[in-house]
Amino acid sequence: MSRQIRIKDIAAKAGVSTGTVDRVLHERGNVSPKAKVKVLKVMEELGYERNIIASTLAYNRVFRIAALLPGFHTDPYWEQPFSGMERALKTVRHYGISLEPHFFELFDPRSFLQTVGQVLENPPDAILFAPVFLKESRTLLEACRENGIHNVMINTYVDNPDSLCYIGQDSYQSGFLAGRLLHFGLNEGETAMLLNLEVGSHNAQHLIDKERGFRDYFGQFPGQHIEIVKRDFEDFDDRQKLTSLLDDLFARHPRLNGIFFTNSRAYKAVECLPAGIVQKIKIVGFDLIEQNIRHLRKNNIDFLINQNPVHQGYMGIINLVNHLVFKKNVEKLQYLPLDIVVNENVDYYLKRQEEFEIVL
Amino acid sequence: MSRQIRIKDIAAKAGVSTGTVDRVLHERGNVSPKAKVKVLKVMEELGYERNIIASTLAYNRVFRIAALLPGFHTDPYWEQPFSGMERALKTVRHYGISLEPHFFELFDPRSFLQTVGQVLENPPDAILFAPVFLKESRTLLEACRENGIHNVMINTYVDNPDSLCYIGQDSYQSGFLAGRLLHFGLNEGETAMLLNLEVGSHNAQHLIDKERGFRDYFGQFPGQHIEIVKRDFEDFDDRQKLTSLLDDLFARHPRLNGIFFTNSRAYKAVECLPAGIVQKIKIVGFDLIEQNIRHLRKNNIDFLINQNPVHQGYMGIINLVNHLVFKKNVEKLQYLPLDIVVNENVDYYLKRQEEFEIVL
DNA sequence: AACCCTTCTGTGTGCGGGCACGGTAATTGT
DNA sequence: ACAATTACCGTGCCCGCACACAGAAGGGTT
Repeated sequence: MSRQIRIKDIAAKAGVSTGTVDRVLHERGNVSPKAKVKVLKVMEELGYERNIIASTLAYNRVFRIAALLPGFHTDPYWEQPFSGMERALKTVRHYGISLEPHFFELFDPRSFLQTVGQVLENPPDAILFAPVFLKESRTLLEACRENGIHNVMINTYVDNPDSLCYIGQDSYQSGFLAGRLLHFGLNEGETAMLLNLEVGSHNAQHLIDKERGFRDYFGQFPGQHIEIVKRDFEDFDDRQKLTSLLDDLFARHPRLNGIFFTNSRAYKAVECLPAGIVQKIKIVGFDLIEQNIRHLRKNNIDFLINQNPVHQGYMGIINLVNHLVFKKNVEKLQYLPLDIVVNENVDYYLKRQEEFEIVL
Repeated sequence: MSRQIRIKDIAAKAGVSTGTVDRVLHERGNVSPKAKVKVLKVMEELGYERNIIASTLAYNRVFRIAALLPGFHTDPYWEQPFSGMERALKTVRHYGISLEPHFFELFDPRSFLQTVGQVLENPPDAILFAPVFLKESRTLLEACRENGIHNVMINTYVDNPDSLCYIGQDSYQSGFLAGRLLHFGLNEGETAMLLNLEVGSHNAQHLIDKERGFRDYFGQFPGQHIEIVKRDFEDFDDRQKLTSLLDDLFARHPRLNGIFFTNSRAYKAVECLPAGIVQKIKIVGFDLIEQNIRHLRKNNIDFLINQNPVHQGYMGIINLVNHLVFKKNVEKLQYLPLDIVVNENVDYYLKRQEEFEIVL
C-alpha cells in the first residue's frame, strides 16, 4: 500500500499521455483501439482507483437535489426525514451537493402537483420525495423519466423501474414484530388487540400490511389460545369518545391485556386510560415522537417500534451522492432496521438522531 | 447559498493576498495585527469555511493509524470491531488515511507489550486500541503522551485525559435493560436468574456493572414479588456439568422462568436444556454471534442485546478522522446504542453490519 | 503533390488551498 | 546616515484530475 496510483502513472506505463487515459476512463471516445486496450490493461494491473478528492475538485460542478415532502405543520413526523436530509447534506456538501426543499400539503394532491410544477421550472439533477399520492407521484416519475432526473423515494413504496432506490420500512414485518413483542408479555387465554386510530384505515396499504403481519405472527402458534381482536376508530381527537371506546373494549374483552397501536397515536389512547390499567396492560406503538416518549418514560407505553424516519432522509441523500458522485451501485430496495425502543435504551436512539453525522 | 467562499474571495475583500489569509488561517504568524483583524473580520462576515476537498488534496499527506486489538482465533468477537475499522477505512481512505492492524494474544499481557513495542518502532499518527489489560494499557498511554500520538480506546473503558475518546457500551445500562426485557415476560411470584458463564467473573468490572444494573431494575418495583437469583459458573465448556448445573437450578427454583446471560455464551446453556423448557422460559443474552442467532431464530433465545461491536471499530476510525482531518471536536465518552434484537428484526442488524458504509 | 477531412493524441490550464521562496518595508544597531 | 536584521507580504508551484484546444497522423480526393 505504498502509494495511490495516479492517472499519470498509468499513462507513463502505457506509453500514452494522461489525456488519453482520461478519455478511456470517461469513455469519451476518440481513442484508438490499440491505445484503449493498453490503457485498460495497465489500469487493471496497477489496480487504479479514481482519486475522488481530486476528481470532485476538478469537476467543479454542483449537483442540485430537490426534496419534495409534506410540510411539518399538519404532521410533525415529517420533520424527521427532513432533518436527516439536512444532516446528510452537512456531511456531503463539500462534494458540491446542494439541497432545495419543497413542501406540500399532506392531504392535498393538488398542492403536490403544484409543487412538482415549481420544481420542474428549474429542473434539478435529482429529486428525493415521499410519494404519498399514488397517481400524482406517477406523474412526477414520468416527468423525471422524460427529463432524465434521477430520483429516490422514501417512506411509501411505489414500484418504478427508473428510480434509483426506495428507502423505508417494511410494514408487514413491523406488524409481525409487534406481535412478537406483545406475545412475550401475554399469557395463555388472554386477548391482544390491534387498534387503528386513523381516518380511512381500511384502504391504507401500510395498515393492512401491519395487520397481516400481526395476525401472521400469532398464526404461528395454533396451539396457543390468544385471541386477536381488531378495531378501527376515526374520532381519536375526541377525548370523550375515545375514552368510551376504551371502556367498551375492556368491557367486551375482560382478558384484554395487550394493545398494538398501528401508528404514532398510541399516546392519545394512553391518556384516556386510568393509571391502574395502563400500567398493567402491555402497549406497543410506533415512532419516537415526543408524546410517545413521555409515556414510554413513565412506563405507560412498553415498546415503541422506531422506523428510523431520520435515517430515511439521511440515506436518501447518501444514496444519491453514492450514485451521482461516487458512481457506486446502490440497492434498489432498502428497508431500514426496526429498532425496538424501551425506556432503557430510548436515549441512545434520540441522541443518534441528533448527532449522526458519521463523517465529513 | 450561491457559492462557497474561497480564500481568494476573502483575500480580495480584505485587500491582502491569499498568502496572508493562509497565514492567519493556520496561525503561522508573521502577519501584522492590522492585517490579521481585517482578515478575521472578513472571514467572519463572509462565513468562510475551509474547502476540505481542496485542502486534503493540497496537504498531500497520509495519516497513519495503528490498530491494536486481540487476535480472532481466541475469540471471534474481535473480528467485529476490526471489520468495522476496515469498513470505515474504505470510506475515508481518500483523505489520506492508512490503517496498520496489529494483533496480540487475548490472555497474554506480555504479547500486548511486545506488540506495543512493534508499533512504536515506527510511530504512527494515531493509535486505536482495546485496553484489555489495565496496567499495560497505561504504559501505552504514557508512550502516546510522550510521542504526541493521538489515541482512541474502544470496548473497555480506561480513564485517561489525553485520549481523544472512548467508544463502547454502558454495562450498567445493559444489565438494566436486560432486567426490563425479562420483567416484561415474567409474572408475579416467578424467579429471574442472572447467570455468569465466565472465568473469574467476580472481578470482571463489566459483569459487576451488569449485575448491578439488573438488580437495580427490579429494585424499582419493591411491591412486586419477583425473586432474583445469581450464579457464577466457570465450567461452561463441559456439557455434562453445565447440564447438571441447570437441572440443579430448576430443582432449587421451581418458578424459575427467565434467565439473563451476561455475556455471549447464552447458546451454550440453551443447548443443554430440553426443548420443552427452553421454549417456555424467557432468555436474554448478548451479542449477535452466529450460534446465538441460530437459537434466536428457533425462538430458543428471546432477546439478544447488541452492543454494536462493529460500530465500535467503525466509529473509532471515524472519530480519529474527524479530529485529524476535519479538525472537529469529538465527544470524549461515546456509548453506542443497545439494540434489542429478536427473531423478527435480526436480519436488519446483520445486514447493517455487512454494508454500513454510510458514505464515501 | 497539394489539399482537406477525420481520427486520434499531447499539452496546458484551472479547481481551492498549502507552502516555499524571494522580495519589500520597517526596525534596530553602530 | 547607512548597513544589517527582522517583520511582513505577494507570487508561484504543486496536489490529481477534468476538459478544451491545438496539433499530428492517416486516408482520400483532385
